[in-house]
Amino acid sequence: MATIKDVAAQAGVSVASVSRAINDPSSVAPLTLERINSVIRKTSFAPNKLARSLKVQTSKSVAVIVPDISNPFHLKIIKGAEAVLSAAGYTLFIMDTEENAEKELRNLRDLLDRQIDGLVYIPVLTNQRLPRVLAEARIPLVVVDRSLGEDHDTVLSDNFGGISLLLSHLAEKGNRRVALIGGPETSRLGRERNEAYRVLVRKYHLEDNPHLVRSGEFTIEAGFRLARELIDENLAPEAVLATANLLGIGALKAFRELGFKVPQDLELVVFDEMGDLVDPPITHVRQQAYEMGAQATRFLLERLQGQPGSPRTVLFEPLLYLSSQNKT
Amino acid sequence: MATIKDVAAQAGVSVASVSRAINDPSSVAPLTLERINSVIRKTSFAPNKLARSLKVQTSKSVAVIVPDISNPFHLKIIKGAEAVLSAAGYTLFIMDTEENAEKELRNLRDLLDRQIDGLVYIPVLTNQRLPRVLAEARIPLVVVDRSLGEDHDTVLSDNFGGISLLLSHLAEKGNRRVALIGGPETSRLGRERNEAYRVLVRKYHLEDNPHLVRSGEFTIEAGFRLARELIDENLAPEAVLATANLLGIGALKAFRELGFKVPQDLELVVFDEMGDLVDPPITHVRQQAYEMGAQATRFLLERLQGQPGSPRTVLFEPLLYLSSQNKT
DNA sequence: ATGAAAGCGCTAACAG
DNA sequence: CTGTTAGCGCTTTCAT
Repeated sequence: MATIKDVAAQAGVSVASVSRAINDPSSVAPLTLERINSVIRKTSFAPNKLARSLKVQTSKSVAVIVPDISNPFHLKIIKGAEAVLSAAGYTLFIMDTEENAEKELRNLRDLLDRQIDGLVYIPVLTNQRLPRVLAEARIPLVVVDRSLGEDHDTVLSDNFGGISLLLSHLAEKGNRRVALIGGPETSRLGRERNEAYRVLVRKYHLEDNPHLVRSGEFTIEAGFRLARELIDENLAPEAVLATANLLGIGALKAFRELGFKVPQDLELVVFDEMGDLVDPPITHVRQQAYEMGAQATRFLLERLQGQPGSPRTVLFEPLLYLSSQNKT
Repeated sequence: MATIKDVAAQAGVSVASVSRAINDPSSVAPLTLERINSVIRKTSFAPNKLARSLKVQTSKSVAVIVPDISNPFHLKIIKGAEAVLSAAGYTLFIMDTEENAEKELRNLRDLLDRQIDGLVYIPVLTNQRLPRVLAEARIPLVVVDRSLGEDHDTVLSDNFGGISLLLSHLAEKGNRRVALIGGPETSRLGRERNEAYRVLVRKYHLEDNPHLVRSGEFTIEAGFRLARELIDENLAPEAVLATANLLGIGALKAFRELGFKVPQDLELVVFDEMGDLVDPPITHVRQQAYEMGAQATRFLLERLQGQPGSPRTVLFEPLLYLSSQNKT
């Protein structure tokens, strides 16, 4: 690889001039500039960003770290982030922690050691507060989807609002016995949605029955198992609310296996989308993932540009998508 | 951020000793080591990888650059790469080119300027050969899924074999009139699969009719449009083969909209998986994506360790997944 | 407008 | 075993 030194030598100027030619062309005489540029072209010289970053103490890069890159929700957050970031001339590094706290930590360390300027951060579930490394690093970051408290810029979905859309839809259609397949009470996200269900069941005058409430991990398996439980125990719900797409997928599989037609025999509504090939489509709320990623990144860029101010939190409203076909 | 200098000062030693304590602990006296480590802990010092990389001329990082991160096939390649890479102590940077050649070029430049050591490369469709920047960079790379010629380590799916599995399955079930919804003839991948269809139609004694052959972009829209064409023109195929998941998705949507029950009225088989929520499931072949990503990365690591030898190409056999429910 | 020189944080001879 | 020093490739005063 050619270095700035090589270019300088071949152009018969000092390295300083080459550097200027690249970073502030107007500050070098037209003729010298021409000579330098021609050498740059000839050698396909490209400045070593490591060296540059080391010198200027900023890498013009940010990372987005997500728990599960195969989750369409996270994916769209990434896409949103990527869009505003590349427009701002930053490079985006994507890291997948696979819902694994250890791996998250390793990734964080690595990113920080590589001197990223900022971070769009979707924490692994188990973390209830900012990892120590991150706190010490003191780089701008914005937390997305899973809150870590009021100390950081945060972009969230309105979970309560989302559950409300789903339940009010079911209530309007005349359902009274609506079961919940929820996430873990130990995670903030799981608890928040479950709690919303509990509160809203009353508001919409649905049957308030603890046996209708099931919770487990945010996995397909848990969704499958909890759905079976509901049926096996003869609880005969008219409708089921799953608070995450993985839970919904598992539940749908279980119902189908048990011979229930969804939604004819049993209506299923889901928080998050399940893919548009499910036929007939499932009523669900969709988080504004792309927009959330974009907004988070805008916040981040502001901080990177030195904008001060206390941490902000913004809530995005999930959007309701009705299945065209209704329960008969 | 603390630097190695700070640590040295606080521990009352030279920076060299600190460096040794980190990179070759056995080479420093136990007592000094203890003293240094304690300071490191106290200050949560972490070596600046930019500086280290600049010095040692290797960044211990590789990138995987994919055309579409929301494609499950690409996603699994990433996961496979990630697994073997992190085991080898490398950091993986994921870049999404969004099937956009310009964006790919920008990403490549950026990655190279950041001194990545190697690359797992799934080229954007339109590229028929290695981009100039990459060729000049002379870093180890392995091409996946879309061949760029015999000059590089390459990991591919056996497209011919995959199509063969699908067509022989249809033939065995007694279908004779099998239409093709294929990708663009202008892309190597599209052409290869279409050509396989043409050859194999004869082998399996299926109807050899040019009107049954349609091709377009690898998009949902194209799949939808081509499927409609087949129906609108009264070609009455007994079965349809879509050569990519996006084409399959589009076709399935079209058939459903037109009132066809799949597979009862019309069987659809697809190259690549369409998600396991499609009900009833669609017969398809699945590429060994995870394994391909892993293998590609193993090749790459070998090259990074200096293993010489001429470029290798390995072909992975797609696997057939039968829908449980058969056409009646 | 241009060059010399210092330094970003680290590693690796080399000397002792 | 430890310290001194040069240098990775670049930017940026400070002179000229």
